[in-house]
Amino acid sequence: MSTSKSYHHSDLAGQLIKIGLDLLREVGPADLSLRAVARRAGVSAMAPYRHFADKDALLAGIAGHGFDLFAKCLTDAAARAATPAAGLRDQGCAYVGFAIAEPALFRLMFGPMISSDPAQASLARAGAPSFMALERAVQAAHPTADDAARHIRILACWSVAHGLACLIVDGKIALSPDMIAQVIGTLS
Amino acid sequence: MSTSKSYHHSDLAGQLIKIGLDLLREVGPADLSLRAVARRAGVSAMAPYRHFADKDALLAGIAGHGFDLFAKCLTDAAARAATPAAGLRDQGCAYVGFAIAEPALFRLMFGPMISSDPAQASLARAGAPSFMALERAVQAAHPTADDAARHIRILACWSVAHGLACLIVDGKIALSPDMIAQVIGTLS
DNA sequence: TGTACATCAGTGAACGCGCGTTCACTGATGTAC
DNA sequence: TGTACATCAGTGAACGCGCGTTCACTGATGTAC
Repeated sequence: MSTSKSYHHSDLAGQLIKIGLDLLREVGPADLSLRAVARRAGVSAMAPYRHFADKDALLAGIAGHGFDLFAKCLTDAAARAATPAAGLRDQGCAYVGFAIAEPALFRLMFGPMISSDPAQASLARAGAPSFMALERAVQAAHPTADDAARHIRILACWSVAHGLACLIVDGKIALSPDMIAQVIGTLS
Repeated sequence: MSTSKSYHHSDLAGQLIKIGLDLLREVGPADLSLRAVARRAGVSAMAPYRHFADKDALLAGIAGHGFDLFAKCLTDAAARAATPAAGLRDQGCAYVGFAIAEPALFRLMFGPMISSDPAQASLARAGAPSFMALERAVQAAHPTADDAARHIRILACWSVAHGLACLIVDGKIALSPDMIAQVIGTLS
């Protein structure tokens, strides 16, 4: 584990994901290129291919990292709240807040930019913990509901939060945090 | 108004929008190119520039046509229902149904593909009637609510429908029409 | 009714661009004996 | 402890691609006199 600037990188894969995320924030998902990521990493255009099968694999890596942040964000929001009902509501607000804070990343995670089959599969795996955080929050807030009703409720909560997030991120509406909480609260 | 195949098109602008929509359905918003639209219209790559300032303007034209169809779809759904409450619910289902039937068009209408200022402005104008159809349906179903409460309700209804539509279109979940109706119904 | 001419709506060749990816390669590293 | 050699992790030049857009142009149309 040397710290010298050797020919070999110690963790190019991790660096590329980190730099890719920075670049994604600057230019958006549509204009993010493999070459630009390599360029900023100070490495040849071909170097990323040592660590990622293709561009989609790098994108899936970035999105996967995004889902890690996202799951933590959702879990923390629910945990901080005083009651399960407040936890569910706060989690919804956190969902929308994440999208507003990270619009490009949010689009990459949920949008159609990642298309190859293996990349999509790894993306689905990365998204599971976030979905489970949502499931837990609904379960805690509605412990007596039967499975079918709870399933509907989960989807409804997810939909309001996701819809609000998309509409805001895509510039269709602009809402204050207070308004967001009220809209999210409609379902609680 | 001759029908001869003359040098001059009678309505190239309309043709380009129609063909652009076809092509959009086939290849998706990311891969839709001006040249491909011109090619299929049997016209040179430069011809569209007689009718549209640039690619974004054509995209806005296509999306605008999409919003016409969308507004009609929403209005009809609400009008067909027996009661205002059913109208609101059916309209939500129609919203999601439209997205499922026209995923590429839906993405173009609501996504970030159209970026230039003038194109975005024309897009916003084209979207107004659809939003108004939603407002009317909520107003009919909740006539006694005060303005603030109604505003929240409109946003909530919009969000559930939009979120569900996005999640389905982007392949995050797959739902039967019956399940969709149940999720939409959570808010009615 | 005929003609001159402005305008309209196309053509077709060419431009520069950055991209993802291929290829053959080379320098650095670690391990077996 | 030294050395041979496999493997790993990069380089750098080159490819073909289709794109949006520019440019100068030409054929068709319609209108004023």
